[in-house]
Amino acid sequence: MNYSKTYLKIINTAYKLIAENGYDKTSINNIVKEAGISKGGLYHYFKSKEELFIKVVEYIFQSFDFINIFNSSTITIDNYMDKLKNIGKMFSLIDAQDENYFKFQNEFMIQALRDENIKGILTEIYNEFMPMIENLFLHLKNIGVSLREKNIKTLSEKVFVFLDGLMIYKGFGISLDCEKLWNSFLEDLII
Amino acid sequence: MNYSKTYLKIINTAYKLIAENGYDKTSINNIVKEAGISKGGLYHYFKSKEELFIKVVEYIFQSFDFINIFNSSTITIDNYMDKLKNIGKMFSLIDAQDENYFKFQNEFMIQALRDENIKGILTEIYNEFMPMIENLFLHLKNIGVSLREKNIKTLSEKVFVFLDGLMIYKGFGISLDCEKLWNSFLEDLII
DNA sequence: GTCTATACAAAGATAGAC
DNA sequence: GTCTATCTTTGTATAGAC
Repeated sequence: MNYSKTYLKIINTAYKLIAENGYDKTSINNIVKEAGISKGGLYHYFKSKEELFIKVVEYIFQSFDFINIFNSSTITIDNYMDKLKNIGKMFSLIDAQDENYFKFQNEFMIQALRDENIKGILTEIYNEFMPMIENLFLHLKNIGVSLREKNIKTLSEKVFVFLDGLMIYKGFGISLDCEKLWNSFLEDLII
Repeated sequence: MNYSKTYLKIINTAYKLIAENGYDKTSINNIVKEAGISKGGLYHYFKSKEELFIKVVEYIFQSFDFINIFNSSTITIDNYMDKLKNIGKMFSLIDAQDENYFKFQNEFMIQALRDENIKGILTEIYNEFMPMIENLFLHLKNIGVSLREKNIKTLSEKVFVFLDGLMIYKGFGISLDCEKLWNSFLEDLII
């Protein structure tokens, strides 16, 4: 896509302010003031606050590569533990690259509760994400890793809940050593 | 405490509306309309919207007995697994008793991010809750339960993240079998 | 203790000039 | 494509009668 300079300035300013203060506490006035543009200018690109938020969500998530992180094609019996532990490392990596990411993600989930259009995007992401985890553990089972929980669906949901718990804490700014907790969680999964 | 009928009507209406629609989307106008009282009447009891929210939080949490759930005094080597599994049962129990509980709790955590006074209450709860989990696992270790994670602090944080992950999903209305996931999680903790 | 009426600020959104 | 000016609604909160 070919975005104009002003369009991107609005997207990035909205992203930053929503991550910092939340969707409801971020007004159109705040955004245009911070971006150094006018209200009329913003409404030229986005027909409503909701549309702007959806565009920001899409812009942010398209840059995040889930598939690569949970890709099981290169995982063998010799390297699987390292590969799994790498998932935990993404917490530090994302944090270093963009301190607002987890906060914005929390805000996105909160708004999904209250807006059907936004909930639709969350459902899409969930429907992409869940099978990736399931495939990953199915692959592990097939290459001979002994998993304590035999039911792949239960196991995947458990992993999903834990990963999301960690992400939410990151978003809340609570200082937990996510990498350490993830590694400990992983080791418990395997006999 | 001896609360007046109107006071309790306001508290309960605010609780319900905030759980359903969130703090920001719940206006004083909504509350007084739903409660069937006047705006002047509400401001007679609460000096601001923030004060009302804090009173609702305090009212709700005082009725919830954390200590009893994590009490380790009756736990022995023979009954520990059943006692631990009981913690998972609270999800269904609370749900049956009050369908708004987890939604309100999510809203409380969200607002704690944006309001220092509300964050204070969350910190208090965390500081009460964390040592209870730590004591529980210390007790288990002492009575001879073999825990895979030897570091009690890491173990407790892991449990905390998972429990909270489950609660948040409950609040989001996502249908996961929390009891099953909790049981599977528990079994992984023990050798 | 409860009400009505009102003040005041801020929100989202639009019209129309340039 | 960007601006200023303006509309309309809604929000929190207060004053003062009963």
